[in-house]
Amino acid sequence: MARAATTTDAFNAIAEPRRRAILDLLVGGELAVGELVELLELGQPQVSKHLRVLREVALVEVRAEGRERFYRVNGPALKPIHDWVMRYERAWSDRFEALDVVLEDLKQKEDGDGASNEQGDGEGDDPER
Amino acid sequence: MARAATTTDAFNAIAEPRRRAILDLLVGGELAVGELVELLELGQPQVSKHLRVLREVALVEVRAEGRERFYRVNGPALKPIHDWVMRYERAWSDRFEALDVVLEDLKQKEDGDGASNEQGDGEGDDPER
DNA sequence: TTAACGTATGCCCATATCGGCATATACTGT
DNA sequence: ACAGTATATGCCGATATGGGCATACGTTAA
Repeated sequence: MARAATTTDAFNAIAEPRRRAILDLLVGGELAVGELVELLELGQPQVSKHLRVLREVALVEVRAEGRERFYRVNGPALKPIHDWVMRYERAWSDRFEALDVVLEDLKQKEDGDGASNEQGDGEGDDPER
Repeated sequence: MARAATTTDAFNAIAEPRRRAILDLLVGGELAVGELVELLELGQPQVSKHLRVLREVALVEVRAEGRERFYRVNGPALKPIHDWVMRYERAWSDRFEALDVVLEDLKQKEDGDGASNEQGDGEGDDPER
């Protein structure tokens, strides 16, 4: 097997920087392909191909008007990514780090009559070693 | 050119489902390679390779202990993804949609002294709190 | 109808991938 | 030193990629 297709899911689709660039332009409102071509520095066929990928994973939607096609972002398709990445928020947010400290404190006071020295390790679960 | 290297950035690294699976396991606390191999259904060399990719984009960090290597998540490396995806939150969040309605209202009242009755979409209740 | 415009598709190719397997490297215990 | 464990690396093959270019398709204007 090779790498998963870019059209597999939103994760694969947005791995390509130019596709993110397209979404970044589209977030301001819908644009026709030609406008995208001008804004990005890329050939029209390439832009069309990227748009196809984005369409296939539902990250964008199209509206035809005459011979032009206006593309717009379809936000909800990004939610899976949002949800996934949010599971890691505590890993970078100072807010959560502070919260962890507080929780740790409370826990110790609750548990700890005996208060045997605990290393600040994982939280709730009990990882072996 | 072909597709960008998986080690280009976090976006490319997490496009691979198994790498996300590894991170998902690691988020509970550090694990040795062997433990990952057991949990994932994948050969040890493959796991090591995925870990290498994750290491190269700083999504994980290693700690050697004897012949074992304990891997753990390095959250901040995910922040770029978080930041990027958050720019689109209004595109799926009801909360933001509601906010948009309010802002639209305010704008109309500001602009229009004359109170031109545009879309008088009845304010409607806002069950969302 | 014909020409021009806007967009999509097809073909080529160099490239990086991912899994499987064999093997190298590193550390530990006897 | 030697065997055994834990992990990393190298090579292979099948595959999909993304840009460049030509061209097909669909719509509008002359």
